[in-house]
Amino acid sequence: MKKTILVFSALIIALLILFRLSRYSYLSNDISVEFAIGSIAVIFFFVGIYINKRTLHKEKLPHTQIDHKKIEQLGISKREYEVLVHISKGLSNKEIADTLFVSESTIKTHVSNLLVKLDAQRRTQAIKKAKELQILAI
Amino acid sequence: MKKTILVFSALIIALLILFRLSRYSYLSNDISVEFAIGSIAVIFFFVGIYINKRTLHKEKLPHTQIDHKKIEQLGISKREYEVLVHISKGLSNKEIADTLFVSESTIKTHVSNLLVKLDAQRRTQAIKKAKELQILAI
DNA sequence: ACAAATTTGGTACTTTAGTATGAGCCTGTA
DNA sequence: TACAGGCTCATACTAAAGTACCAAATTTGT
Repeated sequence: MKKTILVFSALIIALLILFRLSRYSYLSNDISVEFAIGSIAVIFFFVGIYINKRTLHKEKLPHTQIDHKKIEQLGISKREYEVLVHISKGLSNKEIADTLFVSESTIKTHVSNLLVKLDAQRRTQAIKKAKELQILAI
Repeated sequence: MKKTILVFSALIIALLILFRLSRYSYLSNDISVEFAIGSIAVIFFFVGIYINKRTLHKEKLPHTQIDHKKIEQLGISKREYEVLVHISKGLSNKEIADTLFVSESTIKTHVSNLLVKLDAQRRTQAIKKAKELQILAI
């Protein structure tokens, strides 16, 4: 995509230069008019990009960033959060228990607590809510 | 990609036309030169904005695009996909059955088929895999 | 119109998930 | 030291989720 834009941009600039040269050879006069036109085109093109980038930057970065404050606000402990992450990976309670070297009972307790804290009825709903709250990477 | 090419092509053509106009204008000199310059400025300004918005959008949300071909490849039917979407919203089988006006048995059948087609053991795993395969919005 | 695929639904069963409750063990801190 | 908070684990449930198998109704493509 970027390559395409660069190539075409270069093409346009080359065109401008060509026009200027050709005009120069024919009617040697008034080069400055085309130069002005070309300059204005290029300048405004980049001005448009710049201004747009400014405005878009403000509404950006909604994901990837995990809201640690919200995790704390919800009273989710470190271990509970670990379990939450594993749930979102699609693991069962038994599998989580094995990877964390604890019993399945422990995981069930953590999950129950998580569901209360996330106001969810099921682990699938917990996943969805956690992502909406930006405490889980999307 | 195709759109970018089209936009730039249109741009080049517009440039050619403007140059031709500008040539006429200063042969029969004056006002339209400024008009042409102004037009170019405005056009390139908005083109810059447009193109920038395009490229930023694709960088920002590359996943929002659902891969319908992959859905077909996996042999996931229309109804099954509907169920999958509801699963990812955190609904239970009963809730899905109610919103789709069918019995819970039907949903269970769909879910079972989905799990096989997505090579998942649990609905949570199905959600994760479906998102990785980009057949579900993230 | 016919075959193929989809959708629907049922029974019966096994496996996970989730709830409720209680309790022992650490650790930081008032 | 005592106490709160977090982590662990158990028992005993109930509730979902998931499997297996079957079968009828419906839709769809040719």
